[in-house]
Amino acid sequence: MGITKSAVFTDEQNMLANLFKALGNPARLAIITYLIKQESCVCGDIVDEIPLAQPTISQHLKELKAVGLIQGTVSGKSICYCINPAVVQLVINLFEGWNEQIANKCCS
Amino acid sequence: MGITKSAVFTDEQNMLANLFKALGNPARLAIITYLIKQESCVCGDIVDEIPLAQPTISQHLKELKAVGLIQGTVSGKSICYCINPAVVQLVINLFEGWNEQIANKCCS
DNA sequence: TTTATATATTGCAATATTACGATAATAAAA
DNA sequence: TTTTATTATCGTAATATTGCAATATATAAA
Repeated sequence: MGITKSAVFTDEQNMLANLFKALGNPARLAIITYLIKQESCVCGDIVDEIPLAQPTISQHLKELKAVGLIQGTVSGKSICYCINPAVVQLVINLFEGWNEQIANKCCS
Repeated sequence: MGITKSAVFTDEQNMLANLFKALGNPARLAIITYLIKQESCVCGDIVDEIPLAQPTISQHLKELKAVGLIQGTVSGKSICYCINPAVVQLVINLFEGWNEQIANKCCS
């Protein structure tokens, strides 16, 4: 249906699903990769780096902000974006937990 | 357009986007969580664990298999599924790399 | 205040995703 | 072979996502 039955899952499952959904697009991954490889926060030049129209980039940035992956602060005429380290750590913790549970099982 | 412009991104970005897209659904996260918390590979009872119809679960399993997150082997009348540890490790490595690059920046 | 620059919002068309009923395929058991 | 149990596929309806042009908003400079 294009409609996910969120109600039958836990809040945590829905929260994580939204986080991964935000990561599940090459444009948004490209934005994050670009933000990470820069020395500091990035002001304004994201649109020049990714071959998509400005409204499209703006929409992707909004989605990344909505799940807390990036933060944006106004700086003069432009807006500075950077990664939220806490969310990166959250994903690491999740997968490390999975990794430990996977160890010593049939497929390992 | 509902159509992602994959051609303008790298193969790696598209591959990772597909991986995260597969994780970006609470039903598929629930399947993975269930597979992980079991002692060994799971044969057949996934449909009983998640409140979605059998064809829906089957389709989600197919998508998880397509990105390599799970493996399925035939075992009699049913099929045994388990997590692919290599993909879990791949995500850990990606995020650990991000984490290192994020350190000592403005937002850290 | 007017102008220029940067980002956000709106509206829309094209396509993708989600879910399920019906049904097919597969494999063991009777 | 027929039956039973398990999983996969097909077809379809409802909804979501992606991308962009047009336009609005916001902020600083002139």
